Order: sequence, then structure tokens, then C-alpha cells
Amino acid sequence: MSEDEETPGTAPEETKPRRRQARGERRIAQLLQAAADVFCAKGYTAASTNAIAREASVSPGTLYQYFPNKEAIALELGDRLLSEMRAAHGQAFTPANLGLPIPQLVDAVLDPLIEFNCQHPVFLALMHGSEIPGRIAEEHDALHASMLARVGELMAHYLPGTEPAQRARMADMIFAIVKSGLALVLAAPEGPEREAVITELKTVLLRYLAPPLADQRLTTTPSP
Amino acid sequence: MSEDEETPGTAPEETKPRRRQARGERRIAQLLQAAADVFCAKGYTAASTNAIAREASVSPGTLYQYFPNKEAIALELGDRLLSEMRAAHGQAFTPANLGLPIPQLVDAVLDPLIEFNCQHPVFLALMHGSEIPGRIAEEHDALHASMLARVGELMAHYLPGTEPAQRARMADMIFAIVKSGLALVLAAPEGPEREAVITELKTVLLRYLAPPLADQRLTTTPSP
Amino acid sequence: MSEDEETPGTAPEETKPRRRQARGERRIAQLLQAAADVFCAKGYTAASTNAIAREASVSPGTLYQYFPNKEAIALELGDRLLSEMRAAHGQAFTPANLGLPIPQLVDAVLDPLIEFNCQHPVFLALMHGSEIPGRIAEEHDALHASMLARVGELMAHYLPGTEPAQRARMADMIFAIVKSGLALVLAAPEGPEREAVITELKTVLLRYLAPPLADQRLTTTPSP
Amino acid sequence: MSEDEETPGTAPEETKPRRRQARGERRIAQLLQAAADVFCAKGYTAASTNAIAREASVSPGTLYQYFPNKEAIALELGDRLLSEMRAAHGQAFTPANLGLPIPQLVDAVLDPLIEFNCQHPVFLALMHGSEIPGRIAEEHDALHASMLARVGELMAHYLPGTEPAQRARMADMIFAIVKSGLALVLAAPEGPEREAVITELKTVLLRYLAPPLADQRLTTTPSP
DNA sequence: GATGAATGAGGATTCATTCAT
DNA sequence: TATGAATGAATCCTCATTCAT
Repeated sequence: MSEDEETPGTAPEETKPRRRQARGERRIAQLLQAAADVFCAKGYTAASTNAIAREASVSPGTLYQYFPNKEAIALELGDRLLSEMRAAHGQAFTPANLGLPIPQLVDAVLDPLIEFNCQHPVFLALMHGSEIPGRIAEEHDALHASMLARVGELMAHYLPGTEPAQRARMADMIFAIVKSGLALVLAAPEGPEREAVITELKTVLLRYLAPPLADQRLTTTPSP
Repeated sequence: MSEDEETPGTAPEETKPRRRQARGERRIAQLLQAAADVFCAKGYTAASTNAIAREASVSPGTLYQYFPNKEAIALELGDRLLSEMRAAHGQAFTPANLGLPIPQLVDAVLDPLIEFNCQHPVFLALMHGSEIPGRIAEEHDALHASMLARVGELMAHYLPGTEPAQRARMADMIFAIVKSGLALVLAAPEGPEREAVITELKTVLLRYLAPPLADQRLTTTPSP
Repeated sequence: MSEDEETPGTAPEETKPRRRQARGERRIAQLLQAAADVFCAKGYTAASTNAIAREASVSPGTLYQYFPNKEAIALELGDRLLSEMRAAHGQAFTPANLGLPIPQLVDAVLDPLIEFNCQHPVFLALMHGSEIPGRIAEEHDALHASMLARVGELMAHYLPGTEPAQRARMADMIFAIVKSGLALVLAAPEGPEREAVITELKTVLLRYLAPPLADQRLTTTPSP
Repeated sequence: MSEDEETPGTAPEETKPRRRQARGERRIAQLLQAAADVFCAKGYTAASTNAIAREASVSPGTLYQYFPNKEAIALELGDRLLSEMRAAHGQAFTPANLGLPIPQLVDAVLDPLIEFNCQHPVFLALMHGSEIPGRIAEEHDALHASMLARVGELMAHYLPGTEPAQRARMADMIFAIVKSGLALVLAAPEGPEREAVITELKTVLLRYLAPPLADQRLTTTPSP
């Protein structure tokens, strides 16, 4: 039984607080959605908390009831985006996928990632944050690091023979390519053009990875 | 004889204005340098003209003697950077280079570009400007477009058989890879690590381009 | 029962907004009063929004919650003054007054006008605005024109035989005399001296108008 | 022989200073002219010293070599205007004119005044200065007072039987009428319309003054 | 909790005035 | 003296944040 569910009949006096929490959650979601929209439209720095409140059809005071300041909004937004992405995208790293040949692996990793970014364009907007100050930048680094780590795991699995420093460089590279490729994908009009861009992005990765993988195979599996 | 008087025979009336102009030019350079630093540190939106003036050890009024507003500073900075880059980097597109095999071509194009960006990190900072408003964005698009066009020319030269839409996609991709690769290069510590990152970036590009170039050779040069 | 709750039967949902509106109106009135004082003291151009806010014991931000800029303050002030004046002074132009002999008419028109200007010295201050820029000047012209038109109507009624161009000149003249006479009245110390100045102003007008009115009577009423 | 010209052969060492003074005077005149233009166009408060210097084709530094601050410019301008006006207009108050019948006196006083104001529209602009601060206002009062005194003298001459307080009121009134009438005259297009406005202004004054003058004649000169 | 008015520090920009040349 | 660059206080206005209701 999950902690959030309660058997009917238990402590009725908890219902109100619960409701409140539920309402609070809705408020927060609503505010984060508004923040996402405004960040997308204006960027973090130029986005004003008043604009976010207005977008959420809420007064500025209400916004500050849920977030201590503008930074916290971006931070929370980043966190939620990240865990949402993990949920939507995490199974790409399951052992099942780790056995896949690279082309399928790339599909299994990129397709949900692209899907996710199409639905949450703020994500990329926040990742690009060259304009983002202080703690947010750190937070971004955290996010960045966690994603890099995932890529690193894959690399370790598929290219165990490569020396770690080189593997790190490759992971950085792949991550950078994916990020900027994602931007191209989002910029392309939905439809066949976007599909073509997606294909192109995968092509870049596959061609980049093919030679080391071939090396790997030669080295590790002396053939049957 | 006062310092302001000159021996007859020289161009006397030009000296004073020239001094002034020289001083003005120096001021402008100093202000642009300060702006570059502040833009790098805070991003365009969060950079304040007062901060730029302070960084230039100058009063706000002085800044406004040379630039009508913050936008003009970024615009002029972009212009200067661009022409400086053209000067430093333009010969990469000379016919001599167009005959080069791809690896050398990539070196000829990327090396000066990397060099330039290491010396002028604002350039990348300004290119990323997702937070940049109005006319500056347009200006950036212009810069972006002009650089893309260069890449496009190269592509047309080396892959004439590829259909234009696909070539455009490839050019976008290459440009995106170079931009984000450049960021990795700048982020790497100077020395062997940076060199390794540079090599990796070139590797990505070469592996990406190798198959279409091979196709091209097969198609166009039926060989003896 | 909280203060915010009302007995059923009244219009409960209007109370809060109404309170707010009332507060807002008070603020606006307070700001306009402060603006009036500062405009009187320094003139429009030299009046600063910060000074107005300070005079109103309010922060600059608050001022800008109610007015988008300095111009809007002067415009609103002009509008309010004008309609207040129309309310206080409008009946001077009723048909009843139009039948009056000139001396009574002059009383009926000038007395409320003087009264009004004594209570709102900004009015004259704003009308003199040779320093006033842009839209405000236009607005002033509108106000000016509307007052001139009133005078013109009176003239047309009392001197129908005079040619229009001449009537227009006379109206301009009368308006100018009244404006500068009003300034003298305001400058005079309240009491008998002020009364004497008022009398003198009326005398100027009556003596100016007497001859054409006499002509008019001779021309139009051939007598019994 | 004018003061500024010197006979050849006299003290040569005085030539330079003299020249300098002459040059200085020219500079000052040039600056005051520029100031007049800018004050007319923008009003005192909105006129910037830089704009005045630019209008005079001079650097701001030069302006401050001749005037300690903006106020001093307006002050000096007022002074010069006043004495110029006295020169051009002073003979209106000569004993010869004092004997004239009122209509001719009015012509003798107003015509040069109007002429002067048409040539120096700043004069009126400065007189209206409701926006003018501090010492300038006082200075204006001085100017105002000196002109009022002139009118007062005339009144004393022509209406010796009227009680002084009333005469002062009448002088104020006349002065006010003339000032605002002058503004109408300047506003009218040159040509017959302007002439008509001038006539109207004189009419106002003559009608205003006729009754007391008639009284005066009855009272003082019973004569056969 | 919700509201939105209020705050005030801070940012862009101007301008009277000074100063090195 | 003339110049015009430099100054910095003062303007207008915005926005993150607080607070009375």
C-alpha cells in the first residue's frame, strides 16, 4: 500500500490537509507549467515572476507562497523535468537494452528522449542556460552530470576496453552532439523533415561509434 | 614649441583629430572588451551597462558617449568579432583548401576557428544567445546564416551529388556539432586534454563525412 | 463571523473588489493631488516622478502601478480637472443664462471659473504649459479648444451680426484676457484685494464687449 | 568712432586683449542667440546646455567658459533682451509721447513692443516661465517689475485722480492683457490677420481705458 | 491560503558640469 | 581659449519580494 493512499474510514481529519496538499500540488504544477512557458518564451533572466504568476492566473503573492524565489522555481522545474524524464526514459538503460546491438540501442535511448523534449521544450531551454546564474547553474551541472553518468555507463558496457579518459571524452562528445542535435530536431517542422533530422542525428552517432565498437569486437571476442 | 604644434611639412591638422580618434577607438575597444567579459560572465540579458562601464573603469556617461544603448554594444561586438574571425579564418575557404583531402580540410577550417574561439570566448557566448532579444537575435541569425553558408559551400564542393535538402541537413548538423564541440574544447583545460578533445571533435566530423564522401567518389569517379 | 464575510442577502462578492477599487481610487486621487502640487511648484518638465511619489508618501513603484508614465499623470490630471470644471461650471452655459444681460452673464461664467481655479491652481499651471511636450500639448490644445468653443457659442448667441472671423478673434482675445486675469486673481491675496481684481477683470470684459453689443441691439432690434 | 575700433598706431599691446574681448563678445552673442533658439523650441527646463552649445557650433566646454551655468545664460539673455527693448522702446515714454491722446499713446507704446517681440520671440517665452526656477524667476520678476513701473508711470500721468491701489490694479491688468495679447499676435500668421489681432488688442485697451479717462477729464479740466 | 498593493533597490539613460589636452 | 571626453548624480521605470487584508 503506497504511503499516499489511505484506506477509507481512517482518520477523517486528515482529509482536509490531504486536500490542501493536493490543492497545493495542483498550484505548484500550474505555476511550474506557467514558468516553463515563460522561460521558453523569454529565457530565465528576462522572465519575471510577475509574468509567471500572470501566466498561471495567480497573484504574485500566491507564487511566493509556494516558492521562496525565482531561482527555486527553475530549480524545482529542473528537478521535476529530470525525474519525469527518468521515468519516461529510464528503461532505456535496463539490462534488456544493454544487450541490444548499437543501432537498436541508439533508438531505444534517443527515441524517448526526443519524445520527451518535444513535449517539454523548456528542458532544452534550461540546459542551454549560459545565462543562468549561481545555484541554478550548479543544479544544471547536477542534471548534466547525472545524464552524462548514464551515457558513461553505456560506454563502459559497450566499450570496456577503451581507456577511461578517452571514454569520458567520448561520453562528453556524445552528450554534446545529442544536446545540439535535439535542438535541431525541435527546430525542424514536425513531419518528415523532423524525421529526417532525427535520422541524421542517429547517423552521426552511429558513424562515430562504429569504429571503436568494431575494435572492441575484434579485441574482446576472438570469434568462435 | 608646444607639443601640439608640429614641424611644418607634416600634416598638422590631422594630428589632433587623429589623436582624438585614436583615443576614441581605444575607448571603444576597452568598452567592448569589458562588455565581452561581462557578457561572458552574466549573459547578455543579465549584463548591466553600469557593470560594463565599471568593468571598463569608466563612468556610465562615458559608455553612452560611444554607444547609444546596450543593444548597440552587443551588435558592434558581434560585428567586430565576425570580421576579425573572417580575417583570421577566411583563408580556410580559399580554392587551395578546396582541393585538399577532407582530413586536411577539417584541420584547415577547424584549427583557426578553435584558435579564434579560445581567444574570444564571447563569441560562443553570444552565439548561444537563447536569451537575446530583438535586433540582436536577427544579427545573430545573420552571423549564423553567414557561417552556415560557408559550410554549405564546402558541402556543395565536396558532395555535389547529394540532394540539396539532405546537404542542408548535413550542414546544420555539422555546424551544430562544431558549435557544441567548440564549447567542449573551451571547457577543457589547455594542454594535452584540450588537444585530445579537439582530436575527438575532428574524429566525429570525419567519421560522419567519410561514407558520403566515399559514395561520392564511387559515383563521380568511375575510376580506370 | 470574519470581517470579510457578509450577511447573506447583500452582494457579497462585490465587497472586496469594491474595497480594492476604493483603495485604488484613493491612491490615484492622492497621486494626482501630489502631482498637482509638484507641477505647480516646479512645472511639468522639472517635476520628477520620484518627487511626485515622495509628495504622495508612496514609493516610485506604487506610482507606476497606477500610471504608466509621467505623461499619463498629467493627462489624467487634465481630464479630471476638465470634467470637474465642466461639472462646476457647465451650467453657466444653460439656456437660462443665455438670456441674461451681459453683466450677469459675465458673473455667471466667471464666478464659478474663478472659484474653480482658486481651488485647483494646477489648472492654470497646466494651461500655461509652454514647456509641455507631445501628447500633453495636444491634450491641452483639446482642452483649450473646448473652452474656446464655449466662448465662441456665447459670442454667436450675443453677437450674431458680427462676421465669424472677427468673432473668432474676439473669442481668442476674451479667452486670453480671462486666462491672464485669472492668474492675477490667484496672485492677489484672498479678501477685498482679490475681489477688487475680480471686479477689474470683469470690467475689462464688459467694456470690451459693450460697443459691439450696442451695435448689435441697434442693428437687430429696430425698436418699437 | 566705435569703442571697439582703435586708431592705428596706438598702444599695440592692447590690441590682443581688445580682440579677445571682441571675440568674447561675439562668442557670447552667438551663445545667447543659440540659447534663445533652444529655449524657444524646448522651453528653459527641457533645454540642455549641450544642445545650446551644439546650436552655437561650439563645444560644451566653451559655453562654460562664458557662463557659469545654465541659469546664468537665461539671466544674461533676459538682461540683454530687456536693455535692447529699452533701447528700441524707451522713447515711447518720452515727454513728447506723454502729451499724446490715448490712441496715439497706445500705438506709440505697443507698436515698438510688438515689433520687438516679433523679432525676439524668446522674450515672451521667458516671460511665461511658469517652469522657471529660482533666481531666474526673481530676475523675471525684476524685469516684470520694471515694465510694470513704466506702465504705472503712464497711468500716473494720465489718471492722476485715480487712487493708487486702483491704479496699480489697472496697471497689472493692462500689463497682463498686453502680455497675453502679444502671444496672440505672435501666434497669428503675419499679414492682415496679425494686423487685425493687433487692432483688437489695442481696442481692448482703449475701451478699458476710455471711461476712466473721460472721468479724469471731467474732474480735472472743468474749463470752458 | 489568496490577493494585489506596496516596496525599494537596481537598471538604462541623460545632462549639467569639469578637466586634460 | 577651444575642445570634447569624462564624470556622476539624477531621471524614468522595472521587478523580485513582502505584507496587510
